[in-house]
Amino acid sequence: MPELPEVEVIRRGLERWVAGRAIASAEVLHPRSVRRNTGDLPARLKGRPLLSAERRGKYLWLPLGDGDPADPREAEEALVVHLGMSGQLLLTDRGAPAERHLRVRLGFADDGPELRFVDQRTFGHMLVAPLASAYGRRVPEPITHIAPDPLEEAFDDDGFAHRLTRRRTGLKRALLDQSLISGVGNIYADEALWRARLHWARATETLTAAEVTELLAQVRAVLTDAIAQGGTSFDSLYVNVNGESGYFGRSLAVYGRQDEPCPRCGAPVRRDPFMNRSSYSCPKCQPWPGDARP
DNA sequence: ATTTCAACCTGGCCGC
DNA sequence: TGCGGCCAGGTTGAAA
Repeated sequence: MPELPEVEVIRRGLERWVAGRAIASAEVLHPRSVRRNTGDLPARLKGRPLLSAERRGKYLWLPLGDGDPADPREAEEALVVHLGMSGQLLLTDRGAPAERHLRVRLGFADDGPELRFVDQRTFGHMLVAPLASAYGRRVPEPITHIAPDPLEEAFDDDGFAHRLTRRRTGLKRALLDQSLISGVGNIYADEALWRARLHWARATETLTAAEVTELLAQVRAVLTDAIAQGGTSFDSLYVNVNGESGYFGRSLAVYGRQDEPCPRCGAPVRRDPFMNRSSYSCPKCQPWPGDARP
């Protein structure tokens, strides 16, 4: 479900409503929703403050204090969350009835609203992990293989261009590879490619430096626009921590708009099968690269 | 080494 | 109303 903009909107909600609070209790209602520390997640969390809310790409983490406010050392561990396709983090009153797909609930020492992890398809997960260095930043050890996302200071434009054009694959496949550039998923890949007028199947090794520059600019533009509108909500599956939907769905140019007119030229948007999924594009603005067919 | 693809799940929607 | 088939925003690990 959520890509970078949706995760960032959630991160901001956590930063505002959860950072600084100490965990009093943790309850795991579905074993698949916890990785690695299966079974002892509650013990690892109890009594510890959540210091802040961080994000790289589609991963969220909350650095954990050690429970002693008189000894404010830099965090060595964090509670890591990946939302998968359908995960939600919701702040709810402690007495509120359990959601249908409630998987983990965290109660706080201040007796305020609790944090609930709700996940219909259970592709998402949580875990406690040590922090390690990767691409100039302290991140959870399990995500050190993830590249910085294009909104991070640490993102290296020239390095990206170099690695991208050395690949032997299609452009959209590369955009979805989180070890090359993180945060981009199916929706925003299609939207950025449309904005940059590039076809999803374009061979990466044929891209010019100018095309990569334009692509990166459009990736950043679409992610930034989406964050400003609270993310994209097709249905009730994506909401912020207060249960509210985002409005970027109405700004999508091609994604999910098969046969509707391209906002730029009016040609009917095309849908192509892509990796057991779909790619949406404009047949006129984004013509097949040369004679290549998928 | 690099690239591709099935598998992990549940539920909503569509057509018969 | 019911049932099968299809689709859904992600990542991983293993195979090619």
